[in-house]
Amino acid sequence: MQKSTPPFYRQETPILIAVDCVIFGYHEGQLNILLVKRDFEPGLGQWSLMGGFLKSNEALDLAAQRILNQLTGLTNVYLEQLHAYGDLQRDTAARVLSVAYYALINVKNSNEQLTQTQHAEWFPINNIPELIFDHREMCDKAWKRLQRKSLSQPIGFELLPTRFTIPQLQQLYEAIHNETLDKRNFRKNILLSGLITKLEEKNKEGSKKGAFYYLFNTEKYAELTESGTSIQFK
Amino acid sequence: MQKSTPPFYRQETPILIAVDCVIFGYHEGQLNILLVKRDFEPGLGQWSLMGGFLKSNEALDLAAQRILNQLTGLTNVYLEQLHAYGDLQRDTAARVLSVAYYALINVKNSNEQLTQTQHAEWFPINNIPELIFDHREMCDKAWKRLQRKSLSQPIGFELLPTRFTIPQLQQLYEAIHNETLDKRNFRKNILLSGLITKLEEKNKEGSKKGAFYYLFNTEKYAELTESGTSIQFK
DNA sequence: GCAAAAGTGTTGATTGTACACCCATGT
DNA sequence: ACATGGGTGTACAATCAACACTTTTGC
Repeated sequence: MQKSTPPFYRQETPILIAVDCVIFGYHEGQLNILLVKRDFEPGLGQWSLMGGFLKSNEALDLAAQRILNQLTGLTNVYLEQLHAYGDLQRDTAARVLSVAYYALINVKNSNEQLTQTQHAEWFPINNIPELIFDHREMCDKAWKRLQRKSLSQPIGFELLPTRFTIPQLQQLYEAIHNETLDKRNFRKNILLSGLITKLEEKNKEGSKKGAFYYLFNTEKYAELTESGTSIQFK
Repeated sequence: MQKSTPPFYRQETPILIAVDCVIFGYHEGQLNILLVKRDFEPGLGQWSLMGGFLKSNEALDLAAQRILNQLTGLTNVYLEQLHAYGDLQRDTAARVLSVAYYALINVKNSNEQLTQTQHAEWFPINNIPELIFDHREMCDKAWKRLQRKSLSQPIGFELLPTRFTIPQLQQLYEAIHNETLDKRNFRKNILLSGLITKLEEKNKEGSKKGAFYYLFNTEKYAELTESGTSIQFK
């Protein structure tokens, strides 16, 4: 499959391409990012995003999936390209261009064993340790993107289990936007949109009374996007 | 300055990186894109975006500026990264990852001689010819981005001369969003924001009565962004 | 004097925001 | 019985959207 450089591109210089993943997870009211302690040079022992190099016979998006899978064991995860970072000195060891992605995962589904063997740890988005290279910049950009996208697209649900309660959903949005929301208005909006479906069962973890479980309504969302109706979460 | 690959990266394969520019210009009520007729292989004779290869000693953003400058003679232009395209087969001749940028230029300032010697031509955004590789996808994404960004940031002004009239500005926004706007509401909003300053002189090109010239107010914009006030154009 | 574009305010509808009390249950 | 979080509705404010006539001037 691998193509050799054709005559008309012979003068050009190939460059190393990395892919780095900002992995978001949500635990108990807190929005977190998964970081790894590097066990290789350069930057051995420092915290960094999970990353790897793009292979010559590998599509870029698939490389991001591979890298995410290596750390979490997950497939079929929300994954979106963020930005390409191409400053000359960004990697202290060599010229490496990095394409950053961000992922939203449901923590319960991830493989804890894997993350442990890779020396990975969750950090609250408000309390990220010093990171290697320009990884901090990537995290900041990813958070901003998540904030913006979560207003108009239902990506928040990616961070929750299939069944969730309205208070849980609200807490998630509060964590994403780092602000408190009015529970009456929040409930009103989300229910009015028709995008969540009530179940009979209650979740009793959060309170004595218990809160009803809901499901995200994929069909309704497809219907709304097709009809071009714009949606306002939060 | 050029670094050799250090021992810990030796197993990795470098890849060719291209930079492609979606160049927007606005002429007489029409939003256009600047395309070049390729005079080299692959795709000789086909329309494509202006592009080039990233050099090993060149920062990514500067490569985009260089490529834009090669075609237009312009520097200090609004230029923003769009997306990295990394499918395996996107370039028919070799494995090339491309980072797309989009630029907003004031057509009057560009160097017509240069664009002519490069076999470049302006095409209305609604009537783009068949393009090489995935360049059409880049154009579509760039237009959507321009539409979104122009609502919350004053990037439309980049496409106009320093002095412009309100009807001109409205026409530009109509072209960007491909819809007609109410002139009373448009004028009201933009004046209320305080972001444009009226001049004494009139532009008589568009009508017998003539329309007053305005300037974009950079200080006011800085003030608003600093105070965190969100702005609604259009 | 008329065609052509510039300029100007008001009203009703919709949307967003603020706010306080009762309910169900486990201890 | 009380502490805890879940659930509910209303009123005011702000924003958005629709709409028609007068002004200026070159021909």
